[in-house]
Amino acid sequence: MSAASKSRLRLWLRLLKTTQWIEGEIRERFRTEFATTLPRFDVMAALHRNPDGLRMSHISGLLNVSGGNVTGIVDRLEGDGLAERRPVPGDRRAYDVGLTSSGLAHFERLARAHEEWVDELLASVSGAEAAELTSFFGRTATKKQIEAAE
Amino acid sequence: MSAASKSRLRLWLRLLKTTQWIEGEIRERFRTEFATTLPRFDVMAALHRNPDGLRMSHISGLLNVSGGNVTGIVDRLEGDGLAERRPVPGDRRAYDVGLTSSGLAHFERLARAHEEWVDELLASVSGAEAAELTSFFGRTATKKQIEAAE
DNA sequence: CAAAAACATTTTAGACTTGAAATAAATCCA
DNA sequence: TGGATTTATTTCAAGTCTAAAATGTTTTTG
Repeated sequence: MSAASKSRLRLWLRLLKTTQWIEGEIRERFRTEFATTLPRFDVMAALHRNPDGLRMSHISGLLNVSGGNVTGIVDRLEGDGLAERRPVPGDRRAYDVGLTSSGLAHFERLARAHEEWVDELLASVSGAEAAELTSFFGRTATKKQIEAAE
Repeated sequence: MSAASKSRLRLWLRLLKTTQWIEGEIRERFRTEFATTLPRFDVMAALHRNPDGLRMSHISGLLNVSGGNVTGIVDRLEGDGLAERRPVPGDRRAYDVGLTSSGLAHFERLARAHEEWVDELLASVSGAEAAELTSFFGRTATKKQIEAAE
């Protein structure tokens, strides 16, 4: 195993620990301050960015999670009156899922808090560093995805 | 919301996507190539680094997961003959959990593959970049943890 | 047109995860 | 000593997640 390989493995373990830390903080705050969860927030965020509604399969594609998973999360959001499945004219297999007005109002409060938390948790990273790192990891991810698609 | 805040939020989303990508690849490969899972690997890795055995609570501390979670994973490893709970002389509440010889051999194969996968998935990151980023995120995590402990 | 293929979603079984409650054992201390 | 507290672990209920199978619908194509 080369020195570079060792460095990459150490980077991976550190990256994982850092993201797990931040993600854990966010989960905890969603739970205690809003009695909700990160997966629900993720689905609501996708719906918020797509006000015309999203198919179930489109949600699972955007979030990189399985279809069955989305079924369960949307079921629970729907049970709480935050989202709804709307039939699609001309295709009885599919639904357009969208936020209800109550879901929209709820999401906007969550999103404000979420932004503040991330800002706080990454406070030690300057704006310039953040932009640089985002660009770096964008290149990394792109290369990886090209390789994976081969 | 300041420009720096926006940059930090974008960084977080990118970081999350990147780690989810790598983690997903590793999970998939553990599943298809070894019929195992990342949580099992993580527990076995902790046991491997501590050949004298670990208490249940020590495992959950190292991995930052709940006690109940470790109970389930160790149950399944034990069911497969890869790990075992050893009674602790003088404390009938506790166990020292360790790898069996079969678990040790199994883990060593997993660990070799895992190292290769990470090296491949992060191939676009040079050794020097990796070392630099590891140090950077080490500082980030340290600051966060100090803040959290306050 | 009708069978086959493709598609969208749900269901299922099983693993993982959590926080909280329950159990059992060890320790503290009055 | 013995009751209270702390500690180690498990159990529980509920949500998250996956791959694979099942359902129902639409499209393709022979």
